[in-house]
Amino acid sequence: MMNEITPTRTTYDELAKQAGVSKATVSRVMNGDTKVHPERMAAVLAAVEASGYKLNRAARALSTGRTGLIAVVIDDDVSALADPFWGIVTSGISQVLMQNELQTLLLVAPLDSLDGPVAHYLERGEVDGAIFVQVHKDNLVRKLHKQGLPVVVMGTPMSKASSIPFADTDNIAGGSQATNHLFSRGCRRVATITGDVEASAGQNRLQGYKNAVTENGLEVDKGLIGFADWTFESAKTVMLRLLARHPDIDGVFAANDLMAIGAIAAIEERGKRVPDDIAVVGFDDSLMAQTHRPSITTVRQDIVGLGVAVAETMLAVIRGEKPDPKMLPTELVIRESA
Amino acid sequence: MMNEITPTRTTYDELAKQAGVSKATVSRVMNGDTKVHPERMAAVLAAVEASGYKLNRAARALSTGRTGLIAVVIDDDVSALADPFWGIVTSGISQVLMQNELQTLLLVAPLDSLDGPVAHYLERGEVDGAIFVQVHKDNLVRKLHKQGLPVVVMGTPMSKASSIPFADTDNIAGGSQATNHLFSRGCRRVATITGDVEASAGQNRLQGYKNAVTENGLEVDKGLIGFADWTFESAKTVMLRLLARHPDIDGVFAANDLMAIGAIAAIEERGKRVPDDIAVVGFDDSLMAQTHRPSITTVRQDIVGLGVAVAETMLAVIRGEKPDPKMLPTELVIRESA
DNA sequence: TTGAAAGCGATACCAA
DNA sequence: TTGGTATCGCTTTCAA
Repeated sequence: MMNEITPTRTTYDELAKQAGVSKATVSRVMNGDTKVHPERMAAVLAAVEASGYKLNRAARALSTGRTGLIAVVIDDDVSALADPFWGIVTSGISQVLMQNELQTLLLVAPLDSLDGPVAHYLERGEVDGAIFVQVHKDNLVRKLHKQGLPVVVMGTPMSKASSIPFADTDNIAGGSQATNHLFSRGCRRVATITGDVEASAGQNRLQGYKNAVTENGLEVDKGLIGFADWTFESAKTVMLRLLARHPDIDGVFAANDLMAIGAIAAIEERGKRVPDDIAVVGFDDSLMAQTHRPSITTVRQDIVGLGVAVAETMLAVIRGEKPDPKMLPTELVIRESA
Repeated sequence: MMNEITPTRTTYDELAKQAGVSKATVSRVMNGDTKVHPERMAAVLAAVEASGYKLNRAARALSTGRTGLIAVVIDDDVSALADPFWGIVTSGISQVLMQNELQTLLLVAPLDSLDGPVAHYLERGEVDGAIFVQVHKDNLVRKLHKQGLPVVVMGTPMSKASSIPFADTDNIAGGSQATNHLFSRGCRRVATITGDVEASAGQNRLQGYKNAVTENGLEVDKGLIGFADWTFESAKTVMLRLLARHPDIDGVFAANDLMAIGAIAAIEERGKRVPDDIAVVGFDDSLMAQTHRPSITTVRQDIVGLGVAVAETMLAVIRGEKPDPKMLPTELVIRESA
């Protein structure tokens, strides 16, 4: 019926005995209560030291209702983590949480229903907060938020008015940077290949493209927008179609690096050259952007920083604050493809 | 002092009242005890349904000493997760655990010391088990194992005799496959670029290379072994050095795809062609292997499967079994580079 | 500032 | 098979 790891676990009772104080005082010391007599405090600390005491978190959780756990929820199936983005973000989050004595509980599952297993788990109060990265439909997020669970979203909520705290890369600005770079190197017919526009990142990068087009005194031509889904294959297919319909395209902004590479594959398959005939810009500055030939001009985002920002937002929410959204800047990295 | 998510949480007491039975019976029903009268059982279940009851895991944890949490420990700093491998493995693990009502606690930190924060955390009994992926020094693992914490290692323990359960890709066989492929396509001077040989994967892939060399009736030439560390840059540097000393190299087995790409960069920089002058084989079958030009001939490993195997091994250990090590087969994927 | 004692919500023993 | 009850280890009133 008890924990088997240590044959006999030290408890407050024993510490109290050893230090000659009460359990209550031990608790006070353990929780940094300053109103404890220094000598008694020292005695308790000595007892802790001597016994190698380890706090039992389950007991504390039962008593306080707080678990010390923050869920990181990835709304997707297993394949999601194939994109290193999630791993990097998650470790950024984990790092910050750990420094604040919180642990990262990883939940990878499609959030389809309002009462799937993940939803139930989160509603049970088994975590002190939930960070959602990659949200498709945010009804679960809203529900939990309404129920009072501290919730933070990575990405920009689609429903503007929502009061749910979030942090995000400034994808709109990033999309503009990429597109403007193409214009400034002389492109006139600039197409874009979007990511999943159901996700805020996909939508906003597209918005950035549109903004840049109009800023350059042109009209947004819907024919130049190819909708894809972040994958190499989808981008290649879409690019082939764009080329067939608009042979005069001379620049492409792909919403991530993998799709930029897919676009390049299509372009070269049609016998054109990158960047001479068509310049291509990606997004992410992934490893692939560096190793591909031609290397990819791309928009770098600070992924670890994003994780950190999201985690810090969570900490603020837990402290009861109402943190402002954080937007992280992007940076254009010029290489060979544009 | 209480959980704030639901204003008033339903407890066994209330369920008992509603169902007209005792707390003890409620507990029995909740834990699937079959020796409960069907009618009472139905009554309890009805009460659960009606009240939207949610089990309080902290209370159970305090009472049973089990937390329902399994730690996945990645012995590295934040950058580790930049390699999608870890993310994929982790989600494979997470998937299996979730199906067994266990949650994944992610711990990303250098395991340098025997009493760093991670070590303390694990020793506290805050998890029911720990899965170590990527272990550099296994003294912490051994210590925890000795203390009775269920422990599983992903990878092959360096110290053979250890009784710690593990699962791994058969890296030795994979290394041989890659190397044999080079020989069978006519290469005579086959070099290798290793990963971190402090890690079992790096060591074993090298071993596979050596085995293949001798199987082909040749002597292992130490001059043909370039030690690198999984990165593009390290591989490129090492490859340049190998080429300078051994201009007759006509085949290279790189211990991962990224290094294969680094090697190709070096080879092409020296004005040679892949695969015509020098054939290159990688390992992992990552996205990059598919998108790179030339596309990379590589050894595919089942990464999700590895996560699943590791998680299932953990489940067995928790059940008190002594599971045999699992070795997952690899598969050669032939593309353009060799 | 300190201590005694009553919870927190489940489990599991012991009787019946 | 069932119920009563002690118990897990910590927190937090309430009095002193």
